[in-house]
Amino acid sequence: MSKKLVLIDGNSIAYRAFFALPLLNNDKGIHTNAVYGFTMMLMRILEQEKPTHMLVAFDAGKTTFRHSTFSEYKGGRQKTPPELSEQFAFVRELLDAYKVPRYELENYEADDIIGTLSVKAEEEGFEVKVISGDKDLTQLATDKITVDITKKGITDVDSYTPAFIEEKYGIPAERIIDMKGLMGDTSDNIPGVPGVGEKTALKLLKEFGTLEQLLENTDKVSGKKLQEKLEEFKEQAILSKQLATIHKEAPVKFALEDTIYEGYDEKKVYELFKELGFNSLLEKMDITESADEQILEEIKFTIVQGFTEEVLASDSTIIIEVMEANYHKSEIQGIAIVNEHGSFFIPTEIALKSELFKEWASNERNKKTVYDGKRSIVALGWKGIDLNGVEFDCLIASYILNPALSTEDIATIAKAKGLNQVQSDEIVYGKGAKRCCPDENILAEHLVRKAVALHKLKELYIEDLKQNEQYELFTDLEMPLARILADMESEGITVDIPRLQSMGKEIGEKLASLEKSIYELAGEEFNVNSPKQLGVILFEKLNLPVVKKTKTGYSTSADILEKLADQHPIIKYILDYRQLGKLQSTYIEGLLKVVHNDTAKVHTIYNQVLTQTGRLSSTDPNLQNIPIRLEEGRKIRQAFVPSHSDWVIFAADYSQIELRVLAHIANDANLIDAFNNDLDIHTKTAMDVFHVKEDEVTSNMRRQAKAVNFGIVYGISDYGLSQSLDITRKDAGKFIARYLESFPGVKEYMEEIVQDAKQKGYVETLLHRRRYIPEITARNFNVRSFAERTAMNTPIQGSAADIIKKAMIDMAERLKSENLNSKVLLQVHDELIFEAPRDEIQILEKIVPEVMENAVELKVPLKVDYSFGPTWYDAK
DNA sequence: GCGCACACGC
DNA sequence: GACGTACGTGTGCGCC
Repeated sequence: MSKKLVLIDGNSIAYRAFFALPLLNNDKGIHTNAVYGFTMMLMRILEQEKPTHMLVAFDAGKTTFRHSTFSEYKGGRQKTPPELSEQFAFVRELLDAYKVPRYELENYEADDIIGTLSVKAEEEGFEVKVISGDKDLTQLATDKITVDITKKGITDVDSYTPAFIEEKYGIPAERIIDMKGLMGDTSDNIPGVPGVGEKTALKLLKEFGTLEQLLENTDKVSGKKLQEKLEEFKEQAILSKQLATIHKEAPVKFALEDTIYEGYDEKKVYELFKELGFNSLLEKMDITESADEQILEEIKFTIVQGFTEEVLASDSTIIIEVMEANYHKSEIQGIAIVNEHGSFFIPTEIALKSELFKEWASNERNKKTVYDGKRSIVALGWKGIDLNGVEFDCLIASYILNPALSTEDIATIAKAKGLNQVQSDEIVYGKGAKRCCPDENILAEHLVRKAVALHKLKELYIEDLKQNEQYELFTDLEMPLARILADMESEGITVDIPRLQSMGKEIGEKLASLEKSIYELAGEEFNVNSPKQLGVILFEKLNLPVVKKTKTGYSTSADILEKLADQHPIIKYILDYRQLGKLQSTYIEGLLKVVHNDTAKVHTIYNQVLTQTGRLSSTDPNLQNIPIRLEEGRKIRQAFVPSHSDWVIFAADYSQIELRVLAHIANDANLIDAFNNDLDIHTKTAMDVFHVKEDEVTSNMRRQAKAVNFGIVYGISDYGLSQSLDITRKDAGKFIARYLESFPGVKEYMEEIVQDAKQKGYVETLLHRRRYIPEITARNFNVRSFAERTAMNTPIQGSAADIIKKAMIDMAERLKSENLNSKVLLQVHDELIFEAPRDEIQILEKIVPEVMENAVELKVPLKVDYSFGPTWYDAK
């Protein structure tokens, strides 16, 4: 393999980094900009150059051999700013963590070390790369030695090769020093010849070759004045050349084999980055705490081939391992149980066959601690085993304590609590295509380690939950909800497959015809689904005006295309094509792909521990974004039907739940009054914002007021509002201001919650759900503004999420106590979708609004609308 | 395999 | 006044 040596001019790069970046500092007030820039440069080099050898050279002390020939060398230099000097220690630490050798030599500059080593390396057949911010180094360039000089910032460089130098200066690389001798260097206080700058120097060297040849032939130089100067400062020019010449035979006591680069020390890099607050770099490197330093102590456990009372104790921690992301009808790889009697691994088939296990699992009195209990409940459910008594779910506890923390696997949450005797699933199972189930003994140990960690985590979490006043949220809301979600997921919702197929056929035909029209209007065939190709057709071939560009090209999003609709007939076809294409690929084909063919049902998976606000999310398929706004899309809902003939789909949704929550928490008299009188809130908002009477509210005013309310609920900025209303940001800002004047209680709330968040570092919902917002103190306007909107919005959206979750729990109880067969199948943020036998409709009409409206008591009534019909489409 | 642009819902 | 702006999931494209 070819050898590649990278030599870095440490002082120079640190200087460049320091002046290129703003004066960043970490949480302890230590300045970090030079180290940060240095790190960025180092990371780029390692990635792009992939060196086999590396060295960073530093200047040693204040005086060098150059001072003995010219005492004023580097005189008059500005003192290194203290903000920079203090960072050199960290730069050295950084290099040690990266295991990059560093070197300095008494009496010599970094340049000389680099020069000496680069020549040595070249002789031994290395490819050499020199990195500096100082153009002096370019004199080293040869066919094998490239010199990178930082241009702008720290990572943007010019590569000086002999060819590049020839082209740039018109002289060979080895004449750079002659140029310096003539023109001098103010930064190093090298005098040169007064009156000679770069241009004159180059002109002279092109004519005479070297400095020496020039000085011997000064009489031939054109221009009397120049002749005189050259004569007068002959010796000074020679001296200057000497000073500028890099010493290539410095007594470097550092052999090339000592510069071998073997990779960085992950642990040290992690710790240093943590200390310096380089969180973005940590993420970029994808390294976690002591990833390669994990020392697993031996662990004792028993592989059981049969069950005993010891294994099946109450208060056990249990892992039911399902490796696949989608746990419906998936294999269970193995089971681990940890309790006061010990640690056990149970092969899946033994457990599934065992009546003892079945009984123990289903018995409510046997309390279980788990991680992602919903996954276990559903997976076991498919195998005919009912898992009850799930008392403590560490995944949920971790999410409640801090929804921002990654809840990827047990190792992640365990490490956050200082437990390091468990490996990450990714390490044990692999990732991507290589992911697979390991041998039983490896699996057994992994699962037992996970269970042991959970066992310990439970105690730690209970303490934290109580401390945060979140224990009730955990035990009374999220834990019971997990069971309800498990039941909803297992139940699934029936899909009318033939209906979807016929819709697909119809849409397919329309798409084909639209495609044909588009090709005709474009005058050629292209991929309409490719924004890139579409952009070329619209903005280059058809010459439509470019309204907006994206990072990668022209924007072709719907709102932009709509602005162009009257400019060319192709636009309308493209918009229709997009709309139908989305229906076809996502909702027809996508849905058909995930229907279980034997039952014609889809079983979504709700993620209960993902969103920062407390909402659920839905995947595989996502049943929370089935079309409704446009009629063509809405028809997709005709394919969602009850699982029994003559049953109905019953849908109930909260009316304006977020704004009601806002009225409550902001305690705004005007808003409370509006809801107490059951006013149309958008009309009411329009009346107040536009100062008009009810009968003067135009549909446009109401539309704008609705957008403002939307903005309040979702925490969008004036910019966001301006985009949705297609008005200027200034006007959008005025709307918001007028809104806040009309609802002074809301205004006060918005101000207080931001202060509150600043002081406490987090905001809370009605039921004590937390969201930490550290960015609220950021100095960057954007980051801080976003944090402020988050602070305002999260209690609103999060409390609404709390309320519907509470309603789901109350609903499950009520359906049970009323002995009903109706079932809740889906939750879509503010609505619940049921399937119900016809003879239960009447009672649902009574109890569903009752339960939902009384989930919590606010200063305003909660209002629920409901509807039912033979399909989801009809429940409108 | 991944990031981007786009589009759907609340 | 900068800067890039609610949260999710899924799809196809185009690059590596």
